[in-house]
Amino acid sequence: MDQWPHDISQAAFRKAWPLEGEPLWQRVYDTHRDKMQIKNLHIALPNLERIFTCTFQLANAKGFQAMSLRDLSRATGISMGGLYAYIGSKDDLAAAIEEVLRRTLDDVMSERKVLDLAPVQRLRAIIHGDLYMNDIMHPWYYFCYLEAKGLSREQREAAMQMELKFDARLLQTFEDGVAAGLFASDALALLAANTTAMLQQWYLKRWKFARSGTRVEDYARFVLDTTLRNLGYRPA
Amino acid sequence: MDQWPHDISQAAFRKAWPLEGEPLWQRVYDTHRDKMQIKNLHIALPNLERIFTCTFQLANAKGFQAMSLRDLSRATGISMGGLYAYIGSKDDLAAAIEEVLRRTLDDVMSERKVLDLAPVQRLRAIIHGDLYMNDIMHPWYYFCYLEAKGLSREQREAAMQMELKFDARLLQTFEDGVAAGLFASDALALLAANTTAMLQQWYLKRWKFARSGTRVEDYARFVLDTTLRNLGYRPA
DNA sequence: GTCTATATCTGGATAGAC
DNA sequence: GTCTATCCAGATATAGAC
Repeated sequence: MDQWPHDISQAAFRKAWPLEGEPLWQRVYDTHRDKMQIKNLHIALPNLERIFTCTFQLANAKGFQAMSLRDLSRATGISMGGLYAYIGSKDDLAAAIEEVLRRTLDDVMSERKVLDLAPVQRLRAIIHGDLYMNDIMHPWYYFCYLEAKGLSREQREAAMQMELKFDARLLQTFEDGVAAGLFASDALALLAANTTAMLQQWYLKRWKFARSGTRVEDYARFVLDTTLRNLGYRPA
Repeated sequence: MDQWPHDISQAAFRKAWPLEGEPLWQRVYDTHRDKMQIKNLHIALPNLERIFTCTFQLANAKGFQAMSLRDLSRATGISMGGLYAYIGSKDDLAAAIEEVLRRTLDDVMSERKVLDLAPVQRLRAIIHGDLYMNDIMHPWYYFCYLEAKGLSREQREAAMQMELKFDARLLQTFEDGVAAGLFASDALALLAANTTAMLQQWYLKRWKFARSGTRVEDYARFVLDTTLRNLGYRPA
């Protein structure tokens, strides 16, 4: 099995998963198409970008509920009436954000190339991949975390299932490592939840990392080292 | 120095810090007195309890912004006009919640008896104390975390300072341990932030702990063990 | 496709009776 | 101390001109 080396650089991730610029807004358009009246992509994509970007800024500053569509209209430069050509309703806008992130995350998490790696390398790939995605789509994660209460019951449920699925994927990797005699611990489930929490810190505590000047690669290494240490792993 | 044994049971904590029932509402009354028109304690305390408890329920279900004072009026059984004898405004209610939690947390964190302990015992006391307080005042923490965006700039700043202060207290304990030759690590600050994050999980991911049936004492042990392991501590 | 103007409603807050 | 009735700002959403 030629599982190693596996390129875990941020550059490689960005190349494998285009989650910024036009490909992203195309993705938004695709999942959101039925709610929109605008069919011309050359007009729709830039406006979608303005609408979503400004929503993130405003929701980040005062919360989504407290942000009015008048605020959004002013920030985007699109009139109130104009906005409704792009969204079905205000709630619909929040729902679209959650849906785009969840579908994207689901795609990235299902990547076969990662799932086939040996435990330590797989862990390394999962941690780096998740942090890079966190970093690139930071506003989306942050929004979904803080505004979850405003989403529909189905969407809240789906978000919770997504986190459990992530935990389960880590746990499976840990257990594979235990079976291979690499890891040992009597609290694997709690350790998996802790690794998930460490990763979430990257978008929840961005202010703290900015303060200390920690870069994403540094933090990725810290999370990997810490997780492996907690699993009792000793490099050969 | 008679620093050990130090009682770290939940019962001992509850006895040392009465954070439930009448003492709690008395505390709320004291910090909130100037905004209230009701002076009779026998009437004020039970109504404060109803108002704050229902606010937590409603804010937890749909978010504080989305909760209307009419909702709150219905839930508490107190009329709209009646509510305004207890709060200055809706925003004022949120501010009061943050202020009560922050003052209480500040009291608990400043306890001298804990600060004088040797590093490992101090760490144990900090972790247990914080988790017990998390557990008892769960709705308050959860509210402050998720509704922080709606607070004033000063209050958001104060909440951030509080977290940095908590990190710093952990870091100081770690450094004392390093100086005593007990601990060793090249990422003390990140480890402190991680311990803080682990503790916050107790109120942020309550659904997950409920699912797995993890009790607060079990989790306290896990957090302590994990932190000590990451600090390279080996019991004598 | 985008705008202005407007319908409609909800929510915070207050006045004043009891 | 508590309630009812009411005021009014500001929000979502839509209709229809251009």
